[in-house]
Amino acid sequence: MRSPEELTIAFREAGLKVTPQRQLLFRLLHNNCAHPTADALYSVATEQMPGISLRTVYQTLNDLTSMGEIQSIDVGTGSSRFDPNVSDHHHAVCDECGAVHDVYVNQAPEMRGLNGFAVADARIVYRGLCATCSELAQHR
Amino acid sequence: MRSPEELTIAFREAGLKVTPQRQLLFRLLHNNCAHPTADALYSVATEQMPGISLRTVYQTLNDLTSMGEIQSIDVGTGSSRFDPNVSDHHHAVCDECGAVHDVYVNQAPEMRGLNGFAVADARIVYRGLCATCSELAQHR
DNA sequence: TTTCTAATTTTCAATAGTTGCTAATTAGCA
DNA sequence: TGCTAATTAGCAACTATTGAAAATTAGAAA
Ligand SMILES: [Mn+2]
Ligand SMILES: [Mn+2]
Ligand SMILES: [Zn+2]
Ligand SMILES: [Zn+2]
Repeated sequence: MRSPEELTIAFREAGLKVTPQRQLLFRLLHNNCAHPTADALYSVATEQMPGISLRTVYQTLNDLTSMGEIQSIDVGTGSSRFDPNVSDHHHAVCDECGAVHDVYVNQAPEMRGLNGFAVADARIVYRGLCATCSELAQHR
Repeated sequence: MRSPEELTIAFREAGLKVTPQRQLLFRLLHNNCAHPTADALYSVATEQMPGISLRTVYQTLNDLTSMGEIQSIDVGTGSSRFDPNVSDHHHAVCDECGAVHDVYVNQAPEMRGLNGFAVADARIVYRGLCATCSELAQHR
């Protein structure tokens, strides 16, 4: 996603208002590689702006998603996660600590066994143990 | 998953009872490649057994899943889907009609950009238009 | 065949995640 | 400074799923 400053301009140009709530979320999402849930963002946002509503967090995330500034991903952890990295990439989820990491692949794997399906997109979710957690597992 | 007959034996051997509700679900799931949701199975089950409860459907699906007879998959369509095909395969979801198809890949793609992550499993979800829907799209 | 009991089913309440609705508030322009 | 359309907050509603407990029943034992 673009920087908070650039988003401010883009929002105004689109006839959208730049509220303190939105600016806060712009900042919380920028360069955020944690793939946070709406609720996780709400928790952090509340520290800096007590009274912000979860509804506003969802609304802003949905707005940013439909503008293509962020993407919503589902890695099977129950709730949607939001990702300011909209480049073509995939995810690795740690079964132990739940961390979600960005990963890249050389080429999208060719699929077999289905004729005539027009592929628009391929998403890979790797599951396993992250470096930290598999390190800890070794020591036991 | 195994056949309804084999499951009947396996359940009894495990000290589990073989109820009409379970037998019905064994039949509805056997060779079912539709990747149905719990609710979809409940609808079909209700036709043959009015009064069966959705709770029982969920319960039986969870039991079969923990026994490894079926798998629960999440392709981002909101609810879990259940799959009697427990072989190593992936899925293609049609954005138009929502159909979920089995697909296979030659080799799981090597992931880059993350050191020390111990991969236990890789799942690919392809999205796009199925043969039927892309056919229809052509004719317009 | 009848009895017994642990397993199962049903019912309904509860939960998590998310969206719909609307009154109150406010950003940004005139 | 005032105006108004956009936004927010609050809360109800909704979907998917599970928890809890009373009622029922499969299957073994008598
Ligand atoms: Mn990512
Ligand atoms: Mn499948
Ligand atoms: Zn971890
Ligand atoms: Zn289709």
